[in-house]
Amino acid sequence: MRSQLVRKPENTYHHGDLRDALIKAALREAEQGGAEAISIKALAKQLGVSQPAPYRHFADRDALLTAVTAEAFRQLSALLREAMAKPSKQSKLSRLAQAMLDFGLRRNGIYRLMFASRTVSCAAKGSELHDATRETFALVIEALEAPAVGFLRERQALKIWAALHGVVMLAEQGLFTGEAAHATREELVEDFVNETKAALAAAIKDARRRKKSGA
Amino acid sequence: MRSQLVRKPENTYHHGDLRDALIKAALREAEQGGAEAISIKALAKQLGVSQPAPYRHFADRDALLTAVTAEAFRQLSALLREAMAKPSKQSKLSRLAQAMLDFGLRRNGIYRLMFASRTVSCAAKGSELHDATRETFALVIEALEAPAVGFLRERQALKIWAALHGVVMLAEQGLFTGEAAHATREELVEDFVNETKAALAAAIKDARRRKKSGA
DNA sequence: CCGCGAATGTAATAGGATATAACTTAAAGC
DNA sequence: GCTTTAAGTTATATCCTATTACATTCGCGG
Repeated sequence: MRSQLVRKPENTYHHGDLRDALIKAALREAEQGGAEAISIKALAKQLGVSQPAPYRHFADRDALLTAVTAEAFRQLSALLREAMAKPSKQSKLSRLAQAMLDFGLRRNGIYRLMFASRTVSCAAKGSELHDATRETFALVIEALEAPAVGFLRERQALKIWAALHGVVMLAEQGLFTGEAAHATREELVEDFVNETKAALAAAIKDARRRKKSGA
Repeated sequence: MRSQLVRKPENTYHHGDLRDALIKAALREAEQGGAEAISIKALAKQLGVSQPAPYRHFADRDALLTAVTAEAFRQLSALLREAMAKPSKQSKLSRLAQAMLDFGLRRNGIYRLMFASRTVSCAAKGSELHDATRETFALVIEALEAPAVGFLRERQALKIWAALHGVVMLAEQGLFTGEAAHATREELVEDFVNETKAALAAAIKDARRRKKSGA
């Protein structure tokens, strides 16, 4: 998992794959300290190249952060996909939800990088980052295992995503200590999952009935 | 609302209330750009004092951010309290929820400062910031207008807070454009509010029944 | 196989931010 | 009124981003 930092070989002029190495190394830095922990200078030193070398691959720090965030979304997507594929007694949605929570807590620096900055909202349609986020969202929709009925499905996907996001953030902020500690994060997530399923089932039923009476 | 920046009077040596002025000015800076937009140096210049003067009041940048975050939570609490006090056809919870959404969107830089950094989780029990966040949470509990039944109330408060938080973050990230735009932020919030009410009512009923049969 | 252009890396440097140290001013208490 | 101390200043060290001008190597067409 933990990709070792690929230093430039001594006695060589070119690194070989500096762009990729920068993203990997930056991800590792962000793991603990979030976006603030990413320093171009420090990364260059780690990788054994001169300090301005990274600027050959990224216009500025923001551009690097954007690329890192996109990679993080792809890793999250991969994790979610894996969780959904794994056979289990639990529903797909439940597995996706718990996997999301797990990612958010284990890799909380990365998670903050992904959701807490405004990097994502600045991503233009069609950009690498934009595509990566849409794909993750598509997985949430898929996990609902519901037919496309109007916009109900997207709406429920948005809701469960928002709810999960909230639980992760509150958990990271230590809001589950004190009088609230009796509700574990996992329980709350499961609550939301069940509510989503119920709402979805009701909405679909309702839509079918309306369609029937209309026909 | 918008507190004008209180510059040090010319020809004077002391500012008078630099600590407070710094917090106010920092809040204004964060309004747009979040925590990153807060620069000790820039603030000092704005307030007409020398660049290291702020360090007389805050050990380092983090200490300033912590104080600013605490003030932001107090402002949020005030807003929520106001919304809850205002007579309306809607429920207290609904008014609180919509006020929270409004705050998160209007003052999104501040909101990110409050929830997206790890400042809050580092706040020690009993610290100014810790108290400020607990008070805001207390308002959420109050808005439920439910009797204290075990930990059910706290649990529902956590859930609605998480959900609201998620909606705000997704909204800020522009996740409500595209196919999902048909669900407005306000509608999603109202959904969560209704689900919370339903869950709360059911839980209370259930608790009473169990108590009765036990007695 | 060679030469040339594009890609990639380096050295030097400017500029901005945090933070500390040593010194100065004024306010507050006895 | 004198002293202690809180609050502010100047000077400076350190770190980081970013740019400019120069150096090296890769790869491709002739």
